[in-house]
Amino acid sequence: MTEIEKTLENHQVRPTAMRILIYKYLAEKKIAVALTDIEYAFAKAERTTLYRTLKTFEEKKIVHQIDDGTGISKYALCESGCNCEIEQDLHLHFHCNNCNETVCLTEHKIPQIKVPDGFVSENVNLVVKGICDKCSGQ
Amino acid sequence: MTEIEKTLENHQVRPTAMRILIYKYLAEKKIAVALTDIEYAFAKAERTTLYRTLKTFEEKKIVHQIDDGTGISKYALCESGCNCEIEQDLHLHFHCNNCNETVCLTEHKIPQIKVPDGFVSENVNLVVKGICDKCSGQ
DNA sequence: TCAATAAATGCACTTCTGTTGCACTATTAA
DNA sequence: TTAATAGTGCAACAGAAGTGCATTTATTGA
Ligand SMILES: [Mn+2]
Ligand SMILES: [Mn+2]
Ligand SMILES: [Zn+2]
Ligand SMILES: [Zn+2]
Repeated sequence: MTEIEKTLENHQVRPTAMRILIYKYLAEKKIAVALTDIEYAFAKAERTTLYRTLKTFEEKKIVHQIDDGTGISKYALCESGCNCEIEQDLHLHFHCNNCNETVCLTEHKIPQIKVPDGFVSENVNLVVKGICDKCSGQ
Repeated sequence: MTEIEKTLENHQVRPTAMRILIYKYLAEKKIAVALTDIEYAFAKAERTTLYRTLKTFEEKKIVHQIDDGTGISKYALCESGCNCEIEQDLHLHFHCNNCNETVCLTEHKIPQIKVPDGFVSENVNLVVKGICDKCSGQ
């Protein structure tokens, strides 16, 4: 059994051929991907299958969904060491206005945010937009 | 000429009947509104007109668009004193998981966010999700 | 004042993303 | 081997956003 198969099973996800392929795809990409990206990459596969695979992965904490403000949901593998099962990994996300790519900045945690009295914070989404390292020529 | 008409003209927006009504609606609502909300409120009006009014308001810095993670764009009037024309007013937004309403927390500015070397930050979106003051029973 | 021009609105469509229902197939466990 | 369960493929739908074009309304300046 491969590493990927083990990982999937550890998350109570049956390692079907399609799921292994999608996992591989996500692992190779260093950026967050949209459903459409996966559709392009696996032109032969059904969109619904890819969609439901992502949903299953999300539910089983294999990936996390990213709302980068483009209106299109992106997904990225959770860190191998993260404890998403227990609490959300509140790292920030960066969206490049030039190349349109979104990346997880897993090292950069979201600072504690104060909210007014009466408000209860359960979850924080922080997206920085600008120019990514590849596009800034650095 | 009313206050609203003056405000619109100050932003180079011709104060048509529809625009004045929409401005009033936005001013009375204390929460961020979606296009659909305005559609309900002005059932007789054309969606396209409402849509383009919001786009015009946004372009002319009368409202700012809010991405609260629901996938539906919300809009709220800019603060009268804000200088959106020059730089974005980086206050945070709160989305209530209970009543589904989104509010501007204009008093709560977004802290400076560090990004890795090579990345250039141009813009920050910070959304806190949880229970709002009305729903928390406080 | 009135015609020419520009701006705003109304209507009909389209695109894109996300989502669901249902039948069929493969896998698993009894 | 068979019944139950899980996964996949196909078709269709919903909602939001956006566009093209004709028509109406407002503005301008001859
Ligand atoms: Mn991430
Ligand atoms: Mn706001
Ligand atoms: Zn880039
Ligand atoms: Zn609430």
